[in-house]
Amino acid sequence: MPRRPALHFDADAPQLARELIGALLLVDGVGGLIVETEAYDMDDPASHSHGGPRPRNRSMFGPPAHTYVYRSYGIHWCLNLVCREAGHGAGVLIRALQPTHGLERMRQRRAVQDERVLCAGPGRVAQALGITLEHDGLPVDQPPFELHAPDQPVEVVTGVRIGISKAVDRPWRFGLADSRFVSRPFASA
DNA sequence: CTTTCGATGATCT
DNA sequence: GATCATCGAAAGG
Repeated sequence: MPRRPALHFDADAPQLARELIGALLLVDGVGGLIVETEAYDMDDPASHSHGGPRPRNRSMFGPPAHTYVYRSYGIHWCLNLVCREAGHGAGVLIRALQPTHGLERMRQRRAVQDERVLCAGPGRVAQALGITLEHDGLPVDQPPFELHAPDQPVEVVTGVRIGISKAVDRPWRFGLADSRFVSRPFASA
């Protein structure tokens, strides 16, 4: 009997990262299905929360089911969802969506036509959804955010995280199997 | 196809 | 001064 998918924001980051695959994420009605995530935790040298609360990462130590938005490389915004409990510094980076809602709005914001690269990467997701620092620390179950668990179980694949130089071997990247909307392919079988 | 590199700003050492 | 949870354009094969 298949387990009905659910989102446990009180779970640890790898578990929530896995559960979020296939969920529908919208901001002001624009977005799509989450097809790629990564887990980060305070006991993780690659995490912004490693070393404890600081001004930038303050939201990671706030309540679960809220956002943490940060600026990446001085140019992009990236969206995380906080989990576990306040003070644990655990969260999930949203790395890619399969666009389903508001395609034209996303094309305008991104200035690209190809559906495949609209939301294929954390900076691209934030740009397509119009996410900035103003969205930092907001609850994901209230406007402008909407988050819906998958209606049915999905097949999830795992791999190592992208773009980090510490704890590079942790298999904390999760993806929807065979999705063409991920930022980079997962190693097959 | 692959690799390299500049942009751009906050954070860390 | 170096690094960074990135992207896209350019250069090379």
